Amino acid sequence: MTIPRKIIVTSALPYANGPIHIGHLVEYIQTDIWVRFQKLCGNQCLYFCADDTHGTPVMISARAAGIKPEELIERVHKEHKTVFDSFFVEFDNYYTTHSDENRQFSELFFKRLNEAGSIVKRTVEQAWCENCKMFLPDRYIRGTCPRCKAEDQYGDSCEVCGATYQTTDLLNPRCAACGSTPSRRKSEHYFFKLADFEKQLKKLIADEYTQKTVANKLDEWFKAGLKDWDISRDGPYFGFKIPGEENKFFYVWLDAPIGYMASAKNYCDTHGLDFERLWNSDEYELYHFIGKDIMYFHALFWPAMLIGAGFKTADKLFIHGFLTVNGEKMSKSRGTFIRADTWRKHLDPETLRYYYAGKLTGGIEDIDLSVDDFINRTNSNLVGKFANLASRSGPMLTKKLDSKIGRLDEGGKKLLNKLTAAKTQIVDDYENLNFASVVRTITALADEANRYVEQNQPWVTIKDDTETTRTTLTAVLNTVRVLTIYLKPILPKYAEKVEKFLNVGELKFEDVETVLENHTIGKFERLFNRIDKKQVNAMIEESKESKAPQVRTQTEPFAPECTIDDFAKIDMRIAKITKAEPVEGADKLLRLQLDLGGIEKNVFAGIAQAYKPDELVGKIVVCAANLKPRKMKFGLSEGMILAAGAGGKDIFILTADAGARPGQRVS
RNA sequence: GGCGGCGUAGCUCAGCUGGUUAGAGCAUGGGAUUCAUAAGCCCAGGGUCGUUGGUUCGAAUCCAACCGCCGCUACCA
Repeated sequence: MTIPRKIIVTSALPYANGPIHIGHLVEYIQTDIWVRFQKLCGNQCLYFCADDTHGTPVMISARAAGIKPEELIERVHKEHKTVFDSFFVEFDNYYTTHSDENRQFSELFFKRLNEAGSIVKRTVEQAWCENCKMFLPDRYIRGTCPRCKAEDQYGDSCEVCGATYQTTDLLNPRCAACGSTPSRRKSEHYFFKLADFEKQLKKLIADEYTQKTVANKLDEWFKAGLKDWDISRDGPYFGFKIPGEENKFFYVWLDAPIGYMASAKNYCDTHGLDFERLWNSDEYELYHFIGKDIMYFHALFWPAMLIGAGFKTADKLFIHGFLTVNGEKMSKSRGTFIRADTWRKHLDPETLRYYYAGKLTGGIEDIDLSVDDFINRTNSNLVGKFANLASRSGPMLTKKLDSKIGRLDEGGKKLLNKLTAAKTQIVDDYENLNFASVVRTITALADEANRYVEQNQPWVTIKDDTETTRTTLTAVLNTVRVLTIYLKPILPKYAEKVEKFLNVGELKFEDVETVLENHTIGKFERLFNRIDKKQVNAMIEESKESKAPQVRTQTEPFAPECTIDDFAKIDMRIAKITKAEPVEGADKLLRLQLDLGGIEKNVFAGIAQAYKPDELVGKIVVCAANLKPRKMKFGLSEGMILAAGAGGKDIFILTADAGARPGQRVS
């Protein structure tokens, strides 16, 4: 290992279909702490990430919002970046998978894998929605479970009885978007022959590519046999088109991990670095931080792709568990599905960083955010131990001793030695992602320092012995300095405040070895605020109100995109209702006579339960004027008037503002 | 169903390859202080280490079964 080390780090790419929540943040905070630690040690460490932008969900969401996917992902990208900034997650490059670099790499991977014979074509049969004009992934089909008859289940498995099945087995299948019954349609797909790489993958894992527990899990998958991986999707699909194909795209999971490289490449190009050296040589170490939910992709598919395409694989995967809140899965109804921006509105982001740090061990166990524990820990450690140490020493020195730090005596040196002696342990724990241990060590040292203050009673000595007091406070402020260095990867903002207050430059890990003597400090600034349970409750209350997005999903999804030409085919005109009468033998229909500027049309409208004939006469409405006339039981209907609503009494006719004249075209 | 992980004081967790009376932080009770964001310091109480067997001179630590919780079960992201 050369010194300084050169390290590339990635976090999993967040999906561009929704906001960042505190569960996501476990990973970004964990990674960021590690990256900051490396940088503070003087290593060159680059942290790359990006939005994962492709796939069906993004496409559907964009449709539902009535915008282009490109617009959606751009908006989400900004939101994500803002959140990361506010939590001090400092990427060297936060890019997007919808980039030229990523397209080029994706095509390169495909080409190389294809040439190496690692890709095969095979016909698969899938559900097709005629109305939405698209193939439906499992998640977009709903129906009745063939085993337990539970209704409204996904196309692959039942959430009630846990059965797994094919979408064809589902009773009453419906398209989740439009509700129509899907048909079956055959299509040719590309498959990546994962099994070809079994030997290399096994070797990789034997070489400690992952934690031990993960290796066990992977072993299970090896025993089950590695299967081919479907890497193409038929259009419409938001993603990269497969070269040489008209309507086939790379599956989002193919280009997502390639996004790590694209982000790195983009950084290299804008910073004058050689990508080939940075990404593909032994000069740089490479680590991926991921959650255990995407182990399969990062421990099997991704390294296999890299090997097959002639790239080096990562040195290690750092896998973490999920977040639970108060011991349970995050829940919208309980208000524990807390978005990052909501947290920030109510609480200091660094308190979350500190809490997570105190829980993270480098293992894959889930970590729990217990609200009471969180409040206690924040108040007791951040305020009671660290901030208190500074605030019981700094202001006294400023007020009574001209802000001047003096020299350490034997007692002070002994205390400081205790703190610096912990450096090896702390560095080791940081390196091994055992941040919980780091925090335990640091808090114990802070206890030590607080005890020192107690023993030397500067508030007593200040009365008649200023220089002894100065010596005591010198020691205490030096402990503040060292503790701050240790905490800096976890609490960057806090460290910045302390640096300002101590009137020193940017502290690094090696500064632990030196002491601050004969130095004038700056003005003390409040470092942390005590948390009141009310703040947390308010945050949870607000998170419960996340009914807004649910309303959005209740809105009927938009029909497939149409062009302005399609739209222009329908000739909509302003019409005046000149006559309205009930239709004998029909209780829903009214016969309307419309004036379209001199031209009369006879229209039957199914609005009898919502409107009385009398109240309609004279109304200015909108009429689809070129609709093919339809012969009905009661006569010929020559058009259609526009209305909204669910039907029955719930119908609302569209009218025009005053000034619109019969016959005018609506556009 | 199969597989994996977890189950240690009120809470959150540490306990590496088995070895004297099982640890930490927080919370709780008591005490002495008052520089400090009612923070800090000292002392104390509190656990049959999920259950039952087994291996061993000796197990929270290894093995088996069972109970409980969680997750994975690949073309969902």
